[in-house]
Amino acid sequence: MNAQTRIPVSMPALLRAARRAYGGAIRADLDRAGYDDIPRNGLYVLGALANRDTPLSEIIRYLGMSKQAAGQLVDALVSRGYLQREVDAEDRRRLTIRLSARGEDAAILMHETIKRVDARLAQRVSQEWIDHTRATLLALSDTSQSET
Amino acid sequence: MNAQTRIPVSMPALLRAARRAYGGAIRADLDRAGYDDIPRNGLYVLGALANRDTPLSEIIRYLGMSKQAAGQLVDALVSRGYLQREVDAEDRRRLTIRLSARGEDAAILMHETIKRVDARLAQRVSQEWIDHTRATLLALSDTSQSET
DNA sequence: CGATTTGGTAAATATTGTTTACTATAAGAT
DNA sequence: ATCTTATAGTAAACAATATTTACCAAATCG
Repeated sequence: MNAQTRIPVSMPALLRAARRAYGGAIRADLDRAGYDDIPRNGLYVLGALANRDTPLSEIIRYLGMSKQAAGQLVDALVSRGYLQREVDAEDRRRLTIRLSARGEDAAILMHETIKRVDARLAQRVSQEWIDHTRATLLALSDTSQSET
Repeated sequence: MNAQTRIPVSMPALLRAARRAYGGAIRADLDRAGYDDIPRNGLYVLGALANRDTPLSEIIRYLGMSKQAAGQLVDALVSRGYLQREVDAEDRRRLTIRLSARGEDAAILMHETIKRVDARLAQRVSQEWIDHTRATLLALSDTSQSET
């Protein structure tokens, strides 16, 4: 038993690597299908919308970035045809976002890729452990919200 | 049982949120202690080095970014006093990186913060589940490597 | 020894995000 | 009714970071 029996890998590093595993696969599939102009956090926006009208403010909170950055991100997704944006009739300050047809196609493809990666993971790790993982990650993101 | 009984949150989104929980806590602590000039991925570099000499090429592979970007990142960390860099005596193309005193201090503080977040997580989720999470994340990052 | 590979740099550019304002609408309190 | 304050978002300049394209020098291989 020598000194470096075990290098402790930190949670953040594991989380980063795991997220990149999904990210890389998703990017590759979307690029191949012609959806090659989605900005970095755009994938999370597409994933969050799922054919329901969504206020921009919700996206801002969800992404956890400045409202300007979120606005720019949505701008880009609108001008590239992934999103539609319209003014709320009841409160004319408010913007409502929804997926366009192209956006929905990309979102569907993305979820298929995620499923594929999930399936490959399930070959290496029991479904039970994956469930524990989801619960743990959920607990982590909860605590960070309560810090605000 | 109505139509939206369960909104399935994707793994990538969970991973992002969880990573941000750590990231936010780490940033806050480091900023408060005066280590407020560490670039985005710099934290991963500091975390990976742990007082051993490390070839730059290893960092490049570890970060999974272009070697130019990794080089710039290390440049910034050197000029801000977190790293030292020297030419390898045996292979004079190769650069060897190591933590400076300041870099080690920051790394220690970062690991303390991580431990604190880990501990808080352990109050909400069993240690067993956390172990399962680590194993699952490890499996995920492995599969992505084999794709290369 | 010449060709190729490996490890890295340089400079221009593109992409993202924050900062510091600012506008318009809405909601409450006189 | 209008004055004040809060909410939702925009605009423009800037800062930080990553990629692209092109290199160079040292090592290795034939």
